[in-house]
Amino acid sequence: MQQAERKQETREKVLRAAGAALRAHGPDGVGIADIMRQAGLTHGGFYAHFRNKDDLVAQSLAYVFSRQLARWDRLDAGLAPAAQLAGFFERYLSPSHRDHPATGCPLTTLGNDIARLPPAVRREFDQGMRAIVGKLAGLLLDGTQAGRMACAHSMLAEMVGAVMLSRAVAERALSDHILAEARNSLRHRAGLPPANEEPNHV
Amino acid sequence: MQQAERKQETREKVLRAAGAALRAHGPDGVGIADIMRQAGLTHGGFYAHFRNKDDLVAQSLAYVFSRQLARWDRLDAGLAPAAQLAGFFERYLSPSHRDHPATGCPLTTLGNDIARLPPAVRREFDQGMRAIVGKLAGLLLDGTQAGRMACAHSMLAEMVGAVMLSRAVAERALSDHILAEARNSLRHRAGLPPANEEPNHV
DNA sequence: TGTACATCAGTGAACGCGCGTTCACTGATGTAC
DNA sequence: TGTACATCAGTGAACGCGCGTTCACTGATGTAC
Repeated sequence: MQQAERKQETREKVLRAAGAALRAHGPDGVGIADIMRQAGLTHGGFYAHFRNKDDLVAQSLAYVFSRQLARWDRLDAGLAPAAQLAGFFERYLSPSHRDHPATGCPLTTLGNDIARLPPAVRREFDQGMRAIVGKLAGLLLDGTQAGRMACAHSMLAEMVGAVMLSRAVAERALSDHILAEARNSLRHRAGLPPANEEPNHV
Repeated sequence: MQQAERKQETREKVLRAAGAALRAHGPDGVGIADIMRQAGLTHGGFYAHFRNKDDLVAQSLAYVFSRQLARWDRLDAGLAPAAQLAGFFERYLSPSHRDHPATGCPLTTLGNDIARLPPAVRREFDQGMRAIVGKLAGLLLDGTQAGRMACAHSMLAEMVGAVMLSRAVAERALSDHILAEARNSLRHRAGLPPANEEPNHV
């Protein structure tokens, strides 16, 4: 059944395009026609793949989370937990992550918008968040299982908040400062040695 | 000049309606006509008060921040710094704040949307954030001025992130858990004694 | 192997709708003499 | 004090536009005999 395969490929092309556009401009900021065009198709074909726009958002969210987690696993392969943690903080709280929402973590980019969408979409968000918290908790060494989960929730909140604020703020120096402080704070909370960065002039 | 006074009153009615609607549904989720209707007016009159929709968002943001800061000052009057801090965490990270975005802190409710708006709007966001960080830093007792500011940034990021995640998540228990962990973590980081809450069953 | 038919992913025109913005107007208020 | 005029906040109809969704269609692929 080659036809089914080809349909699946098309579906993934749409999901990829949607993943980027949704993160860059939010669900209300992109149209179905835009997304289909970026996938090399016309808008009418959309409904052969998705029930409606909310369905696309939900499926795209699941797709983006799974790709992100797979990518992290690849980056972390063979590293000690402490190195994985340090890399995770460094990447998540980098100016590069801030400057490229289209390829960034959906928790930060879409958190706000998701809260206003129907439960079917929000449940996908839960799953993604649980997976990320689980991964983070698994890297923490000290404490009970419950304690590590609690700490992971708190740390993830700080990461998500810092990236969101750093994106909203207009002044670059303030934005950089927010990220730098979050990096310091998280390394400290996780028991990692302070990173040797150039001093901060803000 | 009574006429100017009355115009100012109308303007404030619009700003109040806009403040609630924007926080509840985001800038893309409300129309000018909706807001004017909630202010008891017709949509045509809008342009006697604001240049365009972005102008309204910017002015509404400034208005909401100033009202919020004034309210906090009222609530904190006469309290010791530690009590002010504890109250701040308690209020910000309460289920009630989560459940009422229309009257909540714009940092959480609008952070995501603001990042996609023009600089004029984002500069208002900067100002509000700086004011809140300054207030928070002023309540911290230990450390240098720079250290307290750094800590305040990091703490605010956690607060903002926790409320945003708690709003996006579909499952209630998970949502409550996120808030509770942030409360614990922040009290601990600020050197406050642990709150005596009922144990958490998540 | 060849032919006739069925399937269905994708096309593109069309729909109804709500949006931001414009504009001619009205009528209450304020000013000039 | 009274009258004529100017101002302008607010009205409501209208605009052009882009959106999500529908639908009749087409043409390549797969199946039946």
